[in-house]
Amino acid sequence: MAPADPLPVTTPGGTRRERQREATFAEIVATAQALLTEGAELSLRAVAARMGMTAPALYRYVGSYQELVDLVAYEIDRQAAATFAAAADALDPEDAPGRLIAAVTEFRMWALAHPRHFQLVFANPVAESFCTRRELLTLATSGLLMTDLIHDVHRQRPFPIPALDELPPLVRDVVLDPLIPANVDHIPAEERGLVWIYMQGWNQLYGVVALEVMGHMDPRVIESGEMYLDVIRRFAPILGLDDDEGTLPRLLDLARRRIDADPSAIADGSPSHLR
Amino acid sequence: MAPADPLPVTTPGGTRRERQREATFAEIVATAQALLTEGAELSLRAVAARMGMTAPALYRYVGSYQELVDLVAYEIDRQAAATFAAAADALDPEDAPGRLIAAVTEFRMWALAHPRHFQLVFANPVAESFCTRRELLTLATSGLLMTDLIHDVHRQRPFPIPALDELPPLVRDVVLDPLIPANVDHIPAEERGLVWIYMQGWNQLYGVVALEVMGHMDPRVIESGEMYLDVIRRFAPILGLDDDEGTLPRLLDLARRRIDADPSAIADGSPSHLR
DNA sequence: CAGTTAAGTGAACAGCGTTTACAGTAAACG
DNA sequence: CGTTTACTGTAAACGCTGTTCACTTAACTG
Repeated sequence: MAPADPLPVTTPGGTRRERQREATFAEIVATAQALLTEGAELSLRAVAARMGMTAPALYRYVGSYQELVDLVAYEIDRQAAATFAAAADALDPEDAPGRLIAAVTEFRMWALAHPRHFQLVFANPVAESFCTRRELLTLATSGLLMTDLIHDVHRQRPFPIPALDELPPLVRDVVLDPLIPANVDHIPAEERGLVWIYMQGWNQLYGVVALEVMGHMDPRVIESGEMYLDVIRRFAPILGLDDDEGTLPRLLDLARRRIDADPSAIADGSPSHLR
Repeated sequence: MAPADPLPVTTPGGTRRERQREATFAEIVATAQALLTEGAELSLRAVAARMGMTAPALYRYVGSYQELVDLVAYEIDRQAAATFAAAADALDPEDAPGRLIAAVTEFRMWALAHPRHFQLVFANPVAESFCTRRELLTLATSGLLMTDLIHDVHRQRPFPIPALDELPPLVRDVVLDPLIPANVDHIPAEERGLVWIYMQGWNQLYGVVALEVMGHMDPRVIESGEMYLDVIRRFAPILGLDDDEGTLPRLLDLARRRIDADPSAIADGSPSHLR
C-alpha cells in the first residue's frame, strides 16, 4: 500500500504504470460508448474484443458489467450536457431566457435523436450504484447546467420565488441542504426557493421528453413538438417570461425553429431502438 | 384452415383443443407475471420450468421473448388499472374530483410499490410491437380510465376547455382522431379539447411518478410525496377545482392520507429493484 | 382406420456475465 | 545487480440466456 493520492477524478501524472492504467480505463469507457452509439448491444465481451482483449481482463478495471454501464452513462451525460451548454452559448450572454430555452430544447432534441442514450442516463433506476470513483453519478451534470441557467434568468430579470416559510417544511429542508448533488452553494438561502422551481420545471420537462422518447404519445404530437412547446408555454409565467414585450413568443419561436431544424429525429413515428 | 372465429380476445368456446391451447397460453402469461412479481428475472426457461415444460415449447405460443414481455406488460396494466378504478369506486359516485384524485394517487402508490412493473408498462420503448393478438397494447388501459375520470369531472362541474380552433392545428387533428387508442368516441367534437387537457395532465403526472420511481429525486421529496402533491396543486385550477368551497384542500388531504397510509413504499430511500 | 396436424422434447448454437487458476512482465526493494 | 512483489492479461470453464432444428408422441380429421 503506497501513500496513494486521494483518487483525483482525472489522473494526469503518477507513476508510469498508473498513467497506462488510466489510459486503458479511458479506452474501455470510450469503446463502450462507441459501441453503444453504433447501435450495438453493450457487452463486456464486445468491448474487450474491439480492444483486442478478452472479457475477463476488463474485470481489472471495472467491478462488474453494471459498473461499466454506469460509467458510460455518466460519460454520455457529461458530453450531452456540453452540447446543451453550447446551444446556450450560441446566444447572446445577456439573453438569459433565450439561453435557457435553447439549452432545454437542445436537451429534447438530443433525447429524441438518441433514445438509447437518454434511457441510459435518465430512465435508469438509480440505486445501489455506489460507484467506485465518481460517486456522484446519481444525478446528471445536465441538472447542474439547468439550475445555473434558471438562476441566470432570475438574476437578469427577477421574478417572484417562494419564500422559505411558504414552502412545505420538508421541501425547505431539501432546498437548503439537497442530497442530490446540485451545486446550489452559490445560491443564497433567501433565494433557495429557486431550487424548488427548478425541480418543478425539470419534472415537467422530463415528463414530456420521456413520453416522447418512449413513444407513449401520438406520433404527430411528438414530431411537431406541440406538447413540448405547451410545457414551455405553461411554465414560462412562473419564470416571469410572460411579459408585454413579446418575450414568450420569441422564445417559442426560438424553440420551434430548433425543432423544425432537424426533422430527422423521428421520421416514421416509431422511435424504435436504433440510433 | 377452419372457418376460424375472428379472434376474440378471450376465447371461451371452440374445439376442445383450442380451449386447451388458450388455457396453457393464459397459464404462460400468468406464470411469467408471478415470476416477475416475486422479483425473479423473467426468462423463457424459468417460465417453462415452473410449468413443467421446456423452453422451446413456449415458442408454440409466443413468437419471441419480447412478445411474452409485452403480453405480461399488457396484463399487468390491465390489473393495475382495475386497482385504480377500485380506488375511485371507493368514493361517492357523485364525487367526480375525489374519484379522479383517488385513482391518480393510487397510480402513484402502485408505481412506487412496484417499480419493475411500472417500468415494464410505462417506461418501455414501445415500438415494433405489432403484437399478434391485442394489437392495442401500445397504450395503457390505465389511460382510458383517466380519460373517463376527467370527463366525469367536467360533466359534473364544467370547467373551461380550449375550443378546437384555439388549439394548434395539428393538436386539433390529434384530439379529433387520435392514433393512440383512447376511447374518446363518446366525447362530442366540441368537447375534444378535454383530450388535450388530459394529455397535459398525464404528462405532468408521468413526470413526477417516473422520476420518483427511478429515484432521480431527493428521497425525502419522494417519501413525503411533496412533489406529487405540488403537481396536483398546480394542475387543479385547470380542472376548475380551485373553487371557494375548499375542494382543493379536501382533495389534497385525500391524497396525503393515501400517501401516509403506506409508508412501506420506499423505506430507506433506495427504490432498488426488489418488490 | 389412415393421414394430417399440433404439442412437446432433447440436443445444439451462439452469446452473455463471471470466476478461477495460471503465465508473463513491469515495478520496487535489498 | 538479482530477487521479490504486484499487476495485467489469458484460457478454460460454469451457469445462464434466447433461439433453431430434427424428432417423437399424441390428438384430431376425413
